[in-house]
Amino acid sequence: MLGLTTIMNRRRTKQREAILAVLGNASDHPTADQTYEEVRKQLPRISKGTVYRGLRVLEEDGVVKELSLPGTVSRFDATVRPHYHFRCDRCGRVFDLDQPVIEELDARVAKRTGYKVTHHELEFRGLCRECQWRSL
Amino acid sequence: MLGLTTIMNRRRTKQREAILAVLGNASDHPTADQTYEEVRKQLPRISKGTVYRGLRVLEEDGVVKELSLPGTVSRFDATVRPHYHFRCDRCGRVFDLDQPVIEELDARVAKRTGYKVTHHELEFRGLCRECQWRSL
DNA sequence: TTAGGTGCAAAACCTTTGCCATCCC
DNA sequence: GGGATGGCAAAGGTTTTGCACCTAA
Repeated sequence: MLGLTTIMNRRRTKQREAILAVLGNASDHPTADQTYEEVRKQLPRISKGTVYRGLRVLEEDGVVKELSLPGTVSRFDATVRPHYHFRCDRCGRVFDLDQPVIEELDARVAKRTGYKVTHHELEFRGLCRECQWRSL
Repeated sequence: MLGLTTIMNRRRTKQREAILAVLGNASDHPTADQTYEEVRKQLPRISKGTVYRGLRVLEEDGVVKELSLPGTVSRFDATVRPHYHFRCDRCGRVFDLDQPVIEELDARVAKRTGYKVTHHELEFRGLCRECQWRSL
């Protein structure tokens, strides 16, 4: 689960450049599929596989970031009361934190942006206790 | 995208109770599939569909919460510099915020938990400007 | 020349759905 | 009885992968 730095010579290709250009120009944050559709306007013969691979590569190189969470599975929580989480980047487990929720953040963002803010989700990342041993 | 409250008489069934029990006892936050495997120890004939439906129902009723993000598609961001996001619950778009990142949170959590905290992801939720009109 | 990349299609995954039998209220 | 559910299997949608053919370095 840890993003190990791959030792590999990356080649500069028009496909990956097109992907990066699309992401750079987009103000919202395109999904892989939206990126594919956009790139296709420049490179009609590009395939979905290439876009997915390209995004993955760009992310490994730190050029692009995947939002929210890696992987596609949802996780469920029986605790409904608002609280924050910690996700271990190695084992993937998610733990509850009893850190107090900072309510005033919502109002601050609302005032600055004009969005109606109902709540926020805060997730800390790193290594849990068990995985800290195993990691070195 | 907004969770409308469904008007429906919910029945109390052993399947849904088993699902809830599993979620209640788990300290990490099981995925739907992990929940299924766990429930199956009690109810070997339960189906995946029932677990998925059960989780959905429990979530609608506010008994259970789905973590992190609704939907399964990943979104990509060409801005690597740490920053927060706002996600509109109606149109699903994700916007960057220029709210300053609160660095000290990481250290605070690390001290309290013993986890090694590398960073955090903060996402505000609500309605964007456009969707506030449309919503009433 | 050659390791890394691309296209294409199939496979793998996760989640939702349709259908019909079943179970409660 | 009749609406709410469950089991099963098929369908849907997203992402990954195997493989033969390219191509940048």
